[in-house]
This record gives sequence, C-alpha cells and structure tokens, in this order.
Amino acid sequence: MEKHQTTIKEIAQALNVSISTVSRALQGDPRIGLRTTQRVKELAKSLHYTPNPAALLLKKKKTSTIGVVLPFLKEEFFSMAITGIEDIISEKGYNVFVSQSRDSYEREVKAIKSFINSRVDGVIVSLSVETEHYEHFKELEEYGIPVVFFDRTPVHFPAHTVKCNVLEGAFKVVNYLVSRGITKIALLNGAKNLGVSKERLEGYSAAIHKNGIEFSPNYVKFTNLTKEDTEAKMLELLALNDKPQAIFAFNDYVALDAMQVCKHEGYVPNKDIYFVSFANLPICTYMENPPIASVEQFAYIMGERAAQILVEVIDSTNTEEPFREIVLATEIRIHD
Amino acid sequence: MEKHQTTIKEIAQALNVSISTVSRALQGDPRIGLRTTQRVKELAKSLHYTPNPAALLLKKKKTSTIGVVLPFLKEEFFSMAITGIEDIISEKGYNVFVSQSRDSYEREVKAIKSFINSRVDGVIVSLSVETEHYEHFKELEEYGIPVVFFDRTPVHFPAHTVKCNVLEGAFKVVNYLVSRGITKIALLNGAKNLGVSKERLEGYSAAIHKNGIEFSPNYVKFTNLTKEDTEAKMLELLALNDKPQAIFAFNDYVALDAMQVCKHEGYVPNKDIYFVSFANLPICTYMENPPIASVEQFAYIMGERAAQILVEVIDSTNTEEPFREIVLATEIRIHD
DNA sequence: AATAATTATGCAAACGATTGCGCAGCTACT
DNA sequence: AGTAGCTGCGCAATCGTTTGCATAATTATT
Repeated sequence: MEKHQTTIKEIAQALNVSISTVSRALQGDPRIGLRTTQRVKELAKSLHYTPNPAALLLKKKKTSTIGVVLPFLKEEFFSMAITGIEDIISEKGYNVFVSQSRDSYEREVKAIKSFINSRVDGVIVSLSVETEHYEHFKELEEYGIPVVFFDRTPVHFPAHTVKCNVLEGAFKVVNYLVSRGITKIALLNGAKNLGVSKERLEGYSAAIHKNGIEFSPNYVKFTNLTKEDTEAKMLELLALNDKPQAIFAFNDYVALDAMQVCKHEGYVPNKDIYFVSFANLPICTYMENPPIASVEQFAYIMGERAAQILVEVIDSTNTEEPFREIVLATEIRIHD
Repeated sequence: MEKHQTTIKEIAQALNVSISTVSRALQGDPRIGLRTTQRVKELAKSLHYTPNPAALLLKKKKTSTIGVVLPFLKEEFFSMAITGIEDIISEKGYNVFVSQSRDSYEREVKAIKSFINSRVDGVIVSLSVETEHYEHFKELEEYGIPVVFFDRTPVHFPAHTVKCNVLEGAFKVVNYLVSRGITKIALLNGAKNLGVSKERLEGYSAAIHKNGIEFSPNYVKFTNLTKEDTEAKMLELLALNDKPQAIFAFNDYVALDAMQVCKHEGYVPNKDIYFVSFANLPICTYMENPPIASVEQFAYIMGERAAQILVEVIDSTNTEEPFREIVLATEIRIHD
C-alpha cells in the first residue's frame, strides 16, 4: 500500500515540461514563464509534493536537522530548554534529534559521533557531569558542524555559549541568607570540573567574604549529582561539629535529595536547616517545603537563545565568526 | 576548515579499484577477494569513512530515523518512556526525532506531517488530550510509515499499541480504598475522548459495583489535564453536599494539582480527603504527601516495547502484518 | 596449448533534486 | 530581410551509493 511520494519528474511528465523547468518553477526562478510556474505550483500542491530530503542533502549538503545532547530529559530544567529549542528551530523548518547523556561522558561522545554520521547541521549541548575532555567537540568543529553550549558550558574551550550569570545568582542567594542572619552556610556543589560549579563557588565565596564571614573549607562539598553522592555529602555536612544552618544546593534536585537526608536524620528542612538552590523548577511549587529561595534560570529562554544562535551560525557563510557568549541575568525567588 | 567527509570514491581512487568494488568490499560481498576487502576496510576505518545517509536514503529509501510525538517531555512519565525508546532504537542504529504536542491536536498533526516530509521510517505516538480524529495517522499509513501508539492509544482505530491494563489498575486502586473502609470515591478523570479515560471509568465502575456501592454521576469529572481545568473540577467536587472521602485522579500530575486546591480550601490531603492516582512517578517520592496509592505504569518498559515493535514492523517486509496489541499488567503501590 | 570454469573486478544506470550552459523562437530594430 | 536581444526552456552533469550485467584475470581441465 506504499503511497508513492510525488517527485519532480512526475510533475514534469504530467505537464510535458522538463525536470529542470519544474525545479526552477518551484523555486520561483524568474526565467520560467508565469503560466508555467503557475501550472507547476498548482499541480505540485495538489499532488502533495515535498522535495525528497535525501536528494536535497546530496546537492545542498544540508539536512535541516540539528542534534541536542543533554543530561536528563526528566529534569524539568532540560525538558523546558528543549521546548525552547524546538519552538525556535521548528519554525525555521528544522527537525530536532534528541539524545540524553545521562551524565555519562561515554554516552555523550557516542551521541556526538552519531550526530556526525547523520550529518546534522548543528548541535546544541549541555555537558554531562563527567565531561572533562572536549575532543568530541573538536571533531565536530573539524567537520564544520557548529555547536552551541547552554548552561553546562565547557571551560577553557572557546565556543558559542548561553548561560545565566551563575556567579551573580550564587552571590545573591547567599547574600539573602546572610541578610536573614544566617551565617553558617554550606555549599553542596556540583562536580568540580563543571564551570557552573566553579562559578557557584566563586559567587558563594564572594558573598561570604563581603559579609565578613570566615570561609570554611569544610562547608564546601562537591557531588556528582547522583542521589547517592548527594546523600553521602549531605551526611558529611550533618556530621560536622559546627553544623551549617543553611545549605546552598547546586540545583533543585540536589536540594530535594539533601532535604530527604535531613528528614531522615531527624531535622526539619527549612526550620532546622534552611535550603536555597538554583533552577526554580515548576515542579517545586508542588512541594510542601521547597527551598526558601531559588535562583531562576530561565530554562526555556536559554533553549531559545541557544537555538537562535545556532541557526544564525548555520546560515552565516562566514566561517570565522567570533564566538557568541550570552550571559542571562539571574533573578532570585523567595519562597517563604 | 570544513573537513572533507570521506567518500567511497576517494577510497577507490586511493586503492586503485573501482567504486563498486569498494562498496561491495565494505558490505562483505563474497565476490570481492579477501585481500581487496581487507585493504578497503582498513583504509575506510583509518579515514573515518561513514556512508552518506542521503545517498543511502536515495537508494534504499530508509532514513534510519524514527519520530516520536508525545504530549509533554516535562512529564516524567513521557521522559522515561523516551529513554526506553532511545535505548532500544539507538542500539539498532536509528536516531530519534522528538516532538511535543503539548496536548494540542494541531501541533500533533503538524509534527506528523513534518515526519512524513523527512521520510522517517516509523513513528511512535502517545496521543494529545485533544485528539479525536486520526486522519493524520491514516496518511502515515498511506505512505507506508508504520506507527506504534503507547499509553494514550486511539479508540476504534486499529493499530499497534502498547499500554497497561488501565481497567485492572483502576479496579485495584478503587478496591484498595474500599478495603480501607472508604466508599465515597470520586473520579477526577482525563478527557472523555481518551481511551485511557474510558478504561479508568470502567475499572472504577466495576469496583464500585462489585463492592455494592451506589454509583454517583456527580462523583465523576472529566478534565482536559490543564491545571486550570483540574482545579475547576476539583472545586466542583468539594462543593458537593456529599463530599467525597477520596479522589481517584487520572494521574500523578492531576493529583498534585487537585491536592493543591484541597489545601487552598483548607483540607489536609490524605487526611481529610484521600488521594490515589496513576503513574507512580519517581518525582512523587520527594513529595511530603504523595497519593496514598498509585498504579505503576512502567513508563520505561512501555517505551521499550513500543520501540521493539516498531523496529520489528519496519524490518518485516510483510506489509499485512496483524496489529500487535501489548497490554502490560499493572501493579498498585501503597505509599502510607 | 587451448578451452572451460572460476574468481575478481569494472561499467553504467539509477535514486531525486539543482544548476551552468546552450538553444530555440519571438520581437524589434535597421 | 537580416541581425541583435529577449524570453522561456531543455540538456546533462553532479551529489554518494548500490547493484545488475558484463568483462578481465586466474586457475583448472583436457
């Protein structure tokens, strides 16, 4: 029952003109007469003609497809970003391949290779927590496939990036705690190799120092973002002689995991120990007890901006374009 | 700096053999000598040769790409299903296009048309809440593109489907409530046109009758799954003279929205009014007060099964294969 | 040594579209 | 009438592969 996909050739035969005429008419080439152009376009429409993408790629070297690699679709931050990407990209006639690294370096590399094989026109990436080497992105570069990173961007690797001002957000949220008289603040950070972890630490330190609080290395923990590691690190914090009064968590998911540990250990979150975090995910509005403050990260907007930059770079013939680095201002949301 | 994608032609020239020889050698055609085959394969590997997918499609009419359309990636149920799909499909060398209908019929239709244009080899769908007509899937059929539906499957439209035994699950969960002495049970259902809503209603009714409880139409509400509509319907239930003791919600998200209304109206969820629901999403483990019972839907497994069926159907040359209808057994999880 | 039987390889068409170049046919001018 | 200048189209090559049908090279057979 395979319905035949209409081709340009069939239109040509039906109208008794040549293939090239049909092709040009469809593109509105001025060399083709008005009458012919009309007839061709009408027939094409009534036959539901759509150009064969393979043939196009063969000639034009363009698949109208982009690839997205991100850690976890199930994290609302990323699924919202995807939605932003989809909205921009589909409006330009592109399709989106999605691949999850699940925070595995290996999976991330495989995804990129697979995208190279399928000749995507561009790639949008948010790094896995494990990623410390960027060869796979260099390879992308060698093939002339542009990449835009968002949120989890590489360090010491020049590239197009979209992120929010993490340092500023971290500073603000720590400052907020201090303004409430809370000074013993621990940082339950992401993995060390992530740039966004470093920036959180910087913002945290800056706020600590600015407020004349002594910086305690014991109060800074790094987690690989798994539930297990978060729990372990949170337990370490709770075991400290000088227990922190508040935890600044890497993001809402880390905060949630940490809060569970708290409860399990007999502390009441946001009463015995305060929590603040990053992301401000919608799902948290359903929580009984969300972090008392969260830095809004504008996931959807990040996705949109990343997609915009990517299509601009794809369209631009200028291969030597300077790297674009978008930094979104953060906003802090108070929840209690 | 565009690195040249190696072609079969270049390999042929370098080895001083013909293009066809290279092509055959790469495919392990026995007609090509062992020595030649070896040399070709080695050079191909060292040059990072990968066949141009466009050329392949042109010849083979196969894109090794499938499309997935589902309501919301941000709903954990669907993002888990995608993960299952990805795992199966990528292992077979396919890529996955993802598109969200966001519960809009129009968007769903557009996604399908776009998939037809890009000549995907198959499609996996979970219907939007608005979908009542299936012409777009008929069109897919006409082009010979197989479809597999999961969870939200069409009614009166024969197709490959993967779902769980909703009726049974609904029956069990209502039965559980009754076993706890709760008899005034309302059903906060999904939209009427969804098959899965109908089945929930059937299971609900069956359990009600079996336990000799009088069926009250006032206790059955349908929502289009938006927060607003859920809230409105929940308020109607709360306004009833004979207020229900428990709410059986369409899924966890509906339950969460409904519970918020409850709280807002001064009732304590799962104390003044009990909640049970469908899906049993991991995110609910972070809730203070999740539904007291939830029907496990095995999202990941559904995704896997749907993908398996799809690749089987794609590979099978037999166009007249009977429709496969997988029904997964449900399990009910007690949370308190 | 000539021929048959293998074995190994090449030619060229085809897939569906784009595009540089060439060539009719018409009009208009001298 | 002859020629220049348009206008409107068609030819054929091209993109990277696959594949049916030769053909060439090698070995075996007599």
